Amino acid sequence: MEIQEGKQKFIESWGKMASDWGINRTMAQVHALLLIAPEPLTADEVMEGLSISRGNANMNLRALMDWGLVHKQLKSGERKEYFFAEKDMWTVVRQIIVHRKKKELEPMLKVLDEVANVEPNCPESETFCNVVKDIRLLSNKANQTLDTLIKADSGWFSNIFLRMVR
Amino acid sequence: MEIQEGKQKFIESWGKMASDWGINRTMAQVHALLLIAPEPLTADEVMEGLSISRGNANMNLRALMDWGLVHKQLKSGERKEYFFAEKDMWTVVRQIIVHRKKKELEPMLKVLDEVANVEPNCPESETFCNVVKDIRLLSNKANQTLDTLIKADSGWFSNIFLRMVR
DNA sequence: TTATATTTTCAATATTTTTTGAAAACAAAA
DNA sequence: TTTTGTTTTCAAAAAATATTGAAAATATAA
Repeated sequence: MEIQEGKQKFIESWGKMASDWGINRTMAQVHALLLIAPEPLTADEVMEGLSISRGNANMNLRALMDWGLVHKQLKSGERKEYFFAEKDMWTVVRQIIVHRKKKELEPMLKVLDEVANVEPNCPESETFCNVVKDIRLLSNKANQTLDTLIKADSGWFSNIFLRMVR
Repeated sequence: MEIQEGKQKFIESWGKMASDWGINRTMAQVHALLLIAPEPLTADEVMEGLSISRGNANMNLRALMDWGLVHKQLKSGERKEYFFAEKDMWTVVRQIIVHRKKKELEPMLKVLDEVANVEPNCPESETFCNVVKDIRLLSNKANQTLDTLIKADSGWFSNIFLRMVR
């Protein structure tokens, strides 16, 4: 495989995987492009590299910065903005966890808490109450675990996995 | 909150959460409806309960059975099919992991392996090679961890989480 | 066998999500 | 100040995804 073909394939797969997980495909492709770029890129280079419009490039670069996966670099004497991706994969994973946890898991927990307040009526709705109880238990455990992961450093990450697969 | 309102809210949130994660919203709502139903439901009851068409109900019930989250029950003397959800939450989580791992993580790993074969040319593309190397390492670890989780029983699940948050 | 109940399929339609591109906003330089 | 290069916005268009509903297929009963 040509190196250029490999890069192309990597960008495509990263985008495909992301869209399977409910993340905008182009956002992931911009991320992939910056991940494998040896130097920071301008918005124009991103547009060119992925054949996307200026608006699209701009929106997805902002979103990536919002997720903490991409940063801006200003070169002195230059007017253009340069963008580069966080290269440490553990930090990438951590940032994704932080973002999705806040935007998705936490609101779900909130709803579950609200819903759990129907418990007084539970004898008449046993199945419902049991399901809510079990999901709350599981989600809270997942939430705690994610908090631990977020706080853990790169070394801890490996350790946690090692402990789990042992 | 009324119990009926609580059920409604639960179905909606379950659907919302799923669609955030790239899973069809209606599929998750059907799942939620069956989860909190004290007895198995017919396709007609699902249609009625969620105000969806017969085709939609049918497709999503099939998908849920394909994921191993819903099962069919035939009542003797009756012609209709009844559907009920797997209620054990750890089994639910396990089935979701099994399904998504097979459909998404494994294909990604395959692509990464292919892409990694450009390594001979790596000195000329250091950044790319490093990124691929790191992602492969991480994905393989995640893959192993998921395999362990899948094999683990309900008790193990709690243990693993407890070990991680300790 | 034929009639009837039920499920499945899938082309057409509707909805949601993403992308475009040009105008507006902004910011540095002249 | 005005000009020029650059980024941001967002309404309209395009693309992707989900849903409908009626016809076809299937299965049970008569």
